[in-house]
Amino acid sequence: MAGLMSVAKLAGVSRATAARAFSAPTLLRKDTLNKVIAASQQLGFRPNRIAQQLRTQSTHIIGVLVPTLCNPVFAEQLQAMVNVAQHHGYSLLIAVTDYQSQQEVNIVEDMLRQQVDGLIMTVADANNSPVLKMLANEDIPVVLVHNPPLKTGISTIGVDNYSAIYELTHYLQQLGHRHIGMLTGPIHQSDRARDRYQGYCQAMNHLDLRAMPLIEMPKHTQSSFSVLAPHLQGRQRLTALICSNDLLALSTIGCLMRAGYQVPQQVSIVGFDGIELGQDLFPSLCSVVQPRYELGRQAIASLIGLLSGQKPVAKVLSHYLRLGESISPPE
Amino acid sequence: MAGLMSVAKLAGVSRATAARAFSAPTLLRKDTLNKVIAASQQLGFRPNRIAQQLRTQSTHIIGVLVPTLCNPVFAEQLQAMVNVAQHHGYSLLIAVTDYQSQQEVNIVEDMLRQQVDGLIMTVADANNSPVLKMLANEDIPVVLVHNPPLKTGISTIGVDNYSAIYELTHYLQQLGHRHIGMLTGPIHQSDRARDRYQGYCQAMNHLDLRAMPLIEMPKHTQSSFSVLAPHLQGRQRLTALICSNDLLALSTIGCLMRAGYQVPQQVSIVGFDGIELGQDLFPSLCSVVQPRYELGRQAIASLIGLLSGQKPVAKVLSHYLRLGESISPPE
DNA sequence: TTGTAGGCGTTATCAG
DNA sequence: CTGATAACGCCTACAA
Repeated sequence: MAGLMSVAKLAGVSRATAARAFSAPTLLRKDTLNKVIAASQQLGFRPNRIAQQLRTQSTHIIGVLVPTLCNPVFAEQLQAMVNVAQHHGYSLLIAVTDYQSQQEVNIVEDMLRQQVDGLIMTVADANNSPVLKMLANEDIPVVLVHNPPLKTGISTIGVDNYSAIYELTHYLQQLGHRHIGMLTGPIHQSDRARDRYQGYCQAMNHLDLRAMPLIEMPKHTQSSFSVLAPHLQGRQRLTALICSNDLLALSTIGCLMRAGYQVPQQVSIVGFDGIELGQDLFPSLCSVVQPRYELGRQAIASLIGLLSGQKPVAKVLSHYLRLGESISPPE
Repeated sequence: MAGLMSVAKLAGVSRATAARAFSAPTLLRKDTLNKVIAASQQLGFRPNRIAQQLRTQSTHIIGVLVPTLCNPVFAEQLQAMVNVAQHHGYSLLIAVTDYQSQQEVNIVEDMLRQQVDGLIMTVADANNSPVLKMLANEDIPVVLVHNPPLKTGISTIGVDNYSAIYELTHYLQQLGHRHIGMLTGPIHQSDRARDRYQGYCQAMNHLDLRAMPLIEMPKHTQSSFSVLAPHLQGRQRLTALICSNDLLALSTIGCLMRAGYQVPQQVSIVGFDGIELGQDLFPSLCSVVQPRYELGRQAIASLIGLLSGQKPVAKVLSHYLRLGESISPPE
């Protein structure tokens, strides 16, 4: 053999004893332990985790799939996951899906081959997802982040998107707004964007206001003035716009101001996610804050829970509305 | 045995033959190949990469260390790495260092145990880095991203920070600015922020302007008005501010506008990195653009080059100045 | 407390 | 073309 064998020889013990110095130090007599440690340092020995993983059938590696890293929501949340995982002795294998379901399947297949202990992911549409269908046949712990709770026994974690926008719409109404619109990226790619739009529609109905058709931008995070313009003219022009994420909201503010509109005097803008940056800009962005760190932390915690035999759970984290200079009563 | 063994039995062949169906399909007779394939599908067989890795002594996993994921520069670059790596059949193990050198050492130690094929990282100060010292004793391919080229035989990749700011300073002077200042986060944590400041100082000297002392913010990505204010008053007040990264620049613009300053009329602001978002805001951010995608792509390419026996190289990628509404001639 | 020995799931070298 | 068989580096009963 090798590795451990050489330190064993140098320490004058058997391979098994040398191994125990690492896996179960307490079983060794103090001086034999020291001899092994000394030998291993002298040789610059480094345990081979691949071998350990093969032997123990457990990798302590978690596979993480995010839609993109270009949106700070996911990047910040991933940062939390990386930190927390490391703290628990887990490493993360990362992949980006761009919401492509075929990609999701390929990546997960590869991660399964790599024997990851579990998976954390955000899928486009959890109720119609090839990768979830495929995972139903495997028995590997899975935690879905951001996706709404499911019937199936999969753990989910995220905020209540419906209520968040429902409440927000009420708030805007109280501020005095009557003509409120909602802006998203390609809607079919996101089950939670749909939930948010539902929340908006319901609230508008309950408030006896007219729910407007969704304003759908070609990109998730970039606004186009030509799409916007028609909605800001005439008697029924919108005085408040709810954007389905912060980048879209910021881009919208940029478009409008560049075109000579005043934000918030002529149009109030609200985002979703609560990314850090939003607070530092002027006007500061009013946004529904998702607890990104907590989201990452608890996703890891949930997965580790599953790994130690706990049952799947659907956690709903609380959101809140961060006020900002991008909203005001209508003129 | 297991796995392969079961499909071998079902297919009525030996384990070796079953294995060859995956590793060297051409060696098999067509019908035996089909039998094996059929059997493996029926059993939902999935090759165990851990075992392969142990056997072949190669993981096709690259370890990546970034300072933080909360700055879109690193997130966007990582996204590129993930995509490109996957395309080449590599997976990425990710860790965040927060510029803590002890963290760097711990993480790298762990990745070495995991037998990563190579490492890609950005360290705080490459000329005085514990982790690089430790890696000098190992022979594992390493690529440094953003850090300036080194004497030692380590591959590096990044833009020429010195020249970028040197040129930028000249540009601002041509615009008419005479009182130009520079803003950074904690300077000791970044060898490239130092390079940039050098570029600024040299340029000011060559232009017969007075190089101002660095304005150092407590945080890397957030500006404080009280630190800023003194520099914007009096006869010698600054009319242009160079910020060492885009988030800091955006935050600075926010601070100033909130305090009633006009950007760019009273103060021009320039950032560094060229993050996407900067273009969509108003005023749009003038910034020195780093080719983030290319940086990620070539980092992976360099590492794979090293893996296949190429010599280390120091690549310098080209930057350019993206103009924007955040600058103008001084009043 | 320490040693012996077998196996985790592959690949790869030999024969047949 | 296919079948035995020995590693890869470590863990872990079981025995001493």
